Amino acid sequence: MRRGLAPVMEGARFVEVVAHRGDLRWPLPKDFVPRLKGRTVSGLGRRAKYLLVDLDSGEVLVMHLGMSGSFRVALDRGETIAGHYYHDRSKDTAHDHVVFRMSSGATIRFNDPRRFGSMKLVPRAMLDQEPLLRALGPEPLGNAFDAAMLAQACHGKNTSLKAALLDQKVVAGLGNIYVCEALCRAHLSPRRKASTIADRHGAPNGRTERLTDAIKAVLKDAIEAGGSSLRDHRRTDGSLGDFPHNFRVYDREGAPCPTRGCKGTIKRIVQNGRSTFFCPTCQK
DNA sequence: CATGCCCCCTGCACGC
DNA sequence: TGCGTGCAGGGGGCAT
Repeated sequence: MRRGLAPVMEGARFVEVVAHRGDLRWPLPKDFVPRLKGRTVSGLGRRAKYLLVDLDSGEVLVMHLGMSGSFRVALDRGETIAGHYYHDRSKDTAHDHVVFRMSSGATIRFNDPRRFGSMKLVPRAMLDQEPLLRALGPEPLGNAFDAAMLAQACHGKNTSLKAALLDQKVVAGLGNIYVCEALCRAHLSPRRKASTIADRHGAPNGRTERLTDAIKAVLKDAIEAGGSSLRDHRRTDGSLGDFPHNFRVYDREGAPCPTRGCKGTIKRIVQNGRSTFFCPTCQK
């Protein structure tokens, strides 16, 4: 999503900001619009599942899509900008809660039926103290995230490996889909106790190596495919991401296990109230 | 401190 | 066709 928005946001100014309704996950501040309008975007970043829009006012717009949020981008004239193609044609404006018109010519609509998404303005200097970001673990695609780090983070964890990977303090930015997919690729059971993937004293080993590799690989593949779209998740051009075609286990209950040589069948279980999909035969 | 459960909200698939 | 039920990608807050 960050990659989709960057060409139309970076260096652009908020020409018009409309908040159709401010009761998202948290209420928008009442001066939300004036604090954004006229501001220029000096950079667009991301931390875990949060988009970070750097403003020339010294504030950062922190945005989260929640479960059902998406950004749709349409260009006032033409459909291409900086080599990126945008042709949002979606007509379902019913849940467009916030709309940005940028000086780049882009209209960006934040659409979120369930309103679990959020927007918040934080002074740049306070970002490292921001409660939403403070406790987040390492970025899974960063160099700091490796087998040693994962082994350490899972060391002594009494919960399931699935729950541990979903915990944003262990590693930041993995959701239900990508945890299931990474565990499948690493041939590790979601039911395994998290502390058992490392050695006794929290040292890395073949398993933690496999799992870090699997996490990085699944995220890279998903980003390249344009993300995972279920129902209302969209790319910025309004199209659906292609990654679901590459799901090996998620939402594939009853399907044959895709692992080469495995004769197992994908099973669905519930852990901590969330669906887990995995192959009990090859994921140990 | 660590863990698990409930809840926020809307839409959709399913069974009757 | 219409209605009730269960379930969905996240994560804060609270009870245990």
